[in-house]
Amino acid sequence: MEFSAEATACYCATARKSARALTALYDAALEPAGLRVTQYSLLKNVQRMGPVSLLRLGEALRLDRTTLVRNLKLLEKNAMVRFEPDAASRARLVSLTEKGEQSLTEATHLWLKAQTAVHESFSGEERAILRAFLRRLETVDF
Amino acid sequence: MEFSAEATACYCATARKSARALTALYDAALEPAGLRVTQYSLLKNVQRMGPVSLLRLGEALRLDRTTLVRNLKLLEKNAMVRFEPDAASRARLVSLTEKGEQSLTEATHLWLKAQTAVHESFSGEERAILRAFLRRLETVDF
DNA sequence: CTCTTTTCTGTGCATATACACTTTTGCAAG
DNA sequence: CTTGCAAAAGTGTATATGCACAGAAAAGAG
Repeated sequence: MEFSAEATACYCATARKSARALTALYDAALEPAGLRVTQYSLLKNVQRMGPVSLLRLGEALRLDRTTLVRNLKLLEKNAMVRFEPDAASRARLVSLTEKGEQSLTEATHLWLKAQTAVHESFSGEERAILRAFLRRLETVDF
Repeated sequence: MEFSAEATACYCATARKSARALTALYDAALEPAGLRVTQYSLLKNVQRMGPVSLLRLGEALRLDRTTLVRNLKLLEKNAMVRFEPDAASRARLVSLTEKGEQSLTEATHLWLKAQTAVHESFSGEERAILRAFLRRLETVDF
C-alpha cells in the first residue's frame, strides 16, 4: 500500500510532537537528579567525546554552536562541566567535572527507567523500523 | 535481532535531533511564505479544527496550553488568526482570517516540496509500516 | 444575591533553539 | 612589528516550550 506525500501527516510536525511527548516523559524521570533530558544528553556526549571543542560537539549533535554555548554555560554554572584552552588550537575544550561525572552516574539509573519503558512499549519489529526511521531522519542532509 | 534498552540510543535525544534536522529543512522550504513550520502546522490545525478552544487545540497537538497562547498571539499580530468568544462556554475560540487562509494556501505548495523530499527518502516497504507507526508514536501516552 | 468552586485564560520565569552580527585571537605576509 | 585574515567564540534578538502561579468568569450552594 502506497501513500502520496501530501496525504501523509507532516513528518516534521510528527517528529516535533513525538519529541515533546518523549521530553516530558524523560524529564519527569530525571527530575530527582535535577537534570533535564537535554542536559543529561549533553553531559553524556561531553563524557563520551572527552575534552572536545564546541564546533565538533555541535556537529555530532547537529546542534547550533550558539545553542551549545548557552546550554553549556548553564551546566558550567552548576559546576557540571569545565572549559580549558586547547594548547594546539584556539578552541576551548569542554569536559566533565567530578560533580558532572557523579550526577551523570546517578542520572543514568533514572534515564534507564524511562528508556526501558519506551523501549518495551514497542514490538521488536517496531523497534527496527523506529531506529531506521530515526536514523534516516537525523542524518537528513540539506 | 533484539536490543536491550540500555544499548539503544536515547529515544528522546534521537527524536529531538530528528526534529531539529527536519525543522531546519521545512523552515528553509517555507521561508518564501514568511512562515516557520511550527506556524504552518499551527495554522493548518486551526483550519482543520475550525473555531476551536485553546484547550482542545492543545490536546490535539499535545502542546501546552500556555505555549499555544503565545504562539497564537504572534499569528494574531500578523492577522493570520482571530479570536472570538464562544456563546455556549467561557472558552475563546480561534479561527483563521482571510489572510491566514491565503498564506496557508501559498505555503502549502512550499510545504509539499519538503514533505515530498522527505517522503521519497523512504522505500515503499518502509512506507507501508510508517503510517501505523507514526500514529502510534504521536499518540503514545506515557 | 453573595460566596465558593470550577473552568478557562493569562503572566512570570526558565530553558531550548537558531540566525545575524560582533568580538576575540592565533597566525602569516609584508 | 604591524596589519590583515581566518577561525573560534560570544551577543542580540526572536521563536518555541512548559511549569507555577495568578486572574477572570460561569455555575452552583445557601
